[in-house]
Order: sequence, then C-alpha cells, then structure tokens
Amino acid sequence: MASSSFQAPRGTSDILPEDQPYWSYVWGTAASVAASFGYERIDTPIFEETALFSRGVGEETEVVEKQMYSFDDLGGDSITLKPDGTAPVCRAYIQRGMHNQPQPVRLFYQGPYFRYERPQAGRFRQFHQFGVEAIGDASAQVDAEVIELGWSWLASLGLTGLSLSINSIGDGVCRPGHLAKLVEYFSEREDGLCSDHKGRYRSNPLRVLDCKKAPCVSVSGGAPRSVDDLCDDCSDHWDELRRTLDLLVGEGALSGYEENARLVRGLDYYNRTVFEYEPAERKGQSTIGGGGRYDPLIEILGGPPTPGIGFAIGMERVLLNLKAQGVSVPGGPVIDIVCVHIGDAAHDRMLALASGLRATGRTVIVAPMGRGMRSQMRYANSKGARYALILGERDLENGVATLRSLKTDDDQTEVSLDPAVIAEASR
RNA sequence: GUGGGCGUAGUGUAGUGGUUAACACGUCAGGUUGUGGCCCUGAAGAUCGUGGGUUCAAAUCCCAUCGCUCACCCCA
Repeated sequence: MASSSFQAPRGTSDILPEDQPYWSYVWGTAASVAASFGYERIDTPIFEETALFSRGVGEETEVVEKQMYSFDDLGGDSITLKPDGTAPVCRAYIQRGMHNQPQPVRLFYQGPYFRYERPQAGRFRQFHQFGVEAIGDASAQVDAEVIELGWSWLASLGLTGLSLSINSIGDGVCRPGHLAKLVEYFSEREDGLCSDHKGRYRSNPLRVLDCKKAPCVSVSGGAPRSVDDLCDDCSDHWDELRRTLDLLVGEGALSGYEENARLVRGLDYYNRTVFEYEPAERKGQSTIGGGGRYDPLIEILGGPPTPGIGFAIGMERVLLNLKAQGVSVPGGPVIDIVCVHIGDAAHDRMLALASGLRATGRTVIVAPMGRGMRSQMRYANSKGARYALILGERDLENGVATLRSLKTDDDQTEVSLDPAVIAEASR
C-alpha cells in the first residue's frame, strides 16, 4: 500500500461485491416490510440548503454545531450534505403539498447520510439509514405502528435478542416545567455529576440523563422523570401508546418493550414519544436505531402545524449485528456459463452466442483473450460458473460446441450453435 | 475534541540490529497434441506508512508525523 496512492476518505468505505448480498438483502427486506405497512418510498436530494438542518434539527445540537459537511456552492448558497433524514422529508412534505393527500402520509427511504465524527465500530462519516415517517396524524396508534414497523423489519432480518425502549419527553406545555425541575434537582446535586456535566446541566439537563458515566448515572437515577410531569394531553397519549403496544405484544407482533425514563434523543425536534432499538450485544454502539414524534417540526420549517413521527435505523449497525449473529443471507449472482474459445474465429462466433444466451436470461462471461484452453477452464472454475461452453476451430466446421458441467464430474454434451438449444441444455 | 492499540506484497502473517525481507492464500504462466477442481513447477508483486535521529550496520532502538482501529463524547 504505497503512501502516495489514494485512500477512501476517513470514515467512508467501499461496499465491495462480496458485501453486496448483505446490502441487497437488508435493503430489499426494508422495502418490502415498509410496503406491507402501506409506506411508500421517497428519495430526497443528497444535499439541502444548510438552514433546513440548522433550523430543523436545532441550532444547539451536536449534529448542527460540529458535524455537518457544509460548503458554499459556486452560486454562493450554503449547502449541507444531509446529516439526517427527517428534515428533508418534512421539507418535501411541505413543498410538494402532501397535506392535500389522505393523512397520514406514510413514507420510507433509504440512503446515505453524512456527519463529521471520529469513526469507530458502527459509526462512520458516510453511513446509511433506513427510515420511515408518518406525517399528519397525532394519534398514539401511529406511534405504535411506526414502532412495530421497525421491529418487524429487524426481526424479519433474523436478528435476535433485540430490545425496545420507549419514553415520553412531553411537549411544549409540560416540558418547560419538567426541565426546570430537572435543573433544580441537578443544582442541588452538582457535586455528584461527572466533570462533563457539572457546568453544563443548566443548558441541557436532558443530556445528563443520557450520560453513561457512573456519577451521572447514580445521580440521575433519582431525578424527576418526564413521564411523571406530563400534562394531561401528553399523559393520555403516553397511556394510549402503552395500551396499544401491550396489544401488539399480546398478538406477538412485538416481543416486549421497556419503559426507560432516561431515554432522551439528541435532536431538538422530538416531543412526546421517543424510542430506541438496541442490539443483543452492547459492544460498540448501543443503539441500532431510534426515533420519535416531532409534532413541532413541520411548522418550524414553515409548513402548517402538522404532527409527525418516524425512525431511522443504521444500516451498518444492522449489518454488524447480522454478521455477528452469523445470519446467512441469499447469495450473490451466479455465473451460468463461461465461454471458452480456441482460435480467433471461435472467439468471434462465441461473442454472438454469448449475446444470444444472455437474451435467454443466462448470465454469461466470455473467457479472457490470449489464454490457453486450460487457463480458460481454470478461469471458468474459479468464477464458480455452472457450465463451460467450449468452442474450437474443429467445432466450427461441425457446427457444434461442447457444454461441460463444472458442478459434476465428466458431464458434458455436444450442442448445436443455437442459443436456444444451449440455454435449454444448461438449465 | 480526548484517550488506548496497531502500521511488513492484494489478503493474513513470520521476522526485535548484521549478507539479495520469509511463508500461506490469492493472481498470472507452465505441467506435450482441445477440458476445470487436487497436485507439482515457475513468475509477478513490499522503496518494511512517512520523515528524521542513534549505530560500522535499522523492518528491528528513539523522536516526530500521517494513517488505520477501538473507546469516550454524540448518535444511526
């Protein structure tokens, strides 16, 4: 590996052919599970106006403050590679007038996201998410539907040992009061907080609850819980959510859930319901996906007041766990036939046969030029081909070729130089 | 942004001061006349991440730097 050669940028990776079966399995399953819930695919641009994120995700979030890939384009506009999927989808909802469709509008998406961070296991600068948004319905039943959808996908992939945590963080009515109580609680116990949060609990007390360091964990254990401070509306919503989830658990659609008062989310747009999916092994990243309700967001982005809820699940994290659990996925493409040719005339004739065979649906490779027959046969074998189709000068005169099976010993037949015949023989 | 570990052919490794840096897998070419897998032979492929220092002598010791990786933070 010469140091002068290029490398993929830090935190990015190539998805090599050997990995593609995993990706298409996971992608494909996501699309079909989402479709089975009546969700429709949407693709938004890779980049958006910077302000969409600073306003939508929140000026003071970690993501906006120090993780965005932003730049001025040649026209002088500030552009940002999307760090998040929800804000762009909401932008599209507003811009494309989706409030004129039957509500809620159910959408799903999959694609790359960008955050400038120090990479580690399951965390990259370019990563991929499968996400879902249900916009235009404030009921707790939609929360449960979204939660079930994500769970259903993860389970259908073959992942085991997953867990689901839920919480309610209140809304504009009750959250201010709760935050004030939290600040008061922490101010009385400031000495017990970890060094990171001693001075910072005032600006964002919720962060302390999320802190995994021993001091903060023990202090926040007794902290006021947001679910205890919910206003009537939020409280009803919370009760209704749990009732619906219990129903789903009873039906076996969910294996269970945990109420976690310490669960908060790092993006500002969340309110009421928040949730996370956690993998069996807590090595590396402890969350493979999460989401929540974001009722204020559409209005913040300039649309009519419209409730919404969604989740995003990290593809790389799903794949990490899939591989760790040894889940097997459908294999990649199989080469049906490698065309082995002896002599230029045979090669030229092979080209026509190969296209004819491809037209019948066969996957065909013509062996490399300039190699002996033995070498071409070895090539065919190492490509894992099912058959070698052998054509030499002698055969040209006789109008036949040899179709040799590479999966069974000494199994070959003569075939005429007709794609339909060869396709049939290589069934 | 903070800390730990690691950097030798495409991949995985050996080599801890001394002649042309080794092995396996992989790649390519051969093993007689038109046939793969196993086996055999051969070839290509590494300025030992980079720069500097110590030494008669450095992949090997020291320093710096870059990169990779793991963790913290945060999140998917």
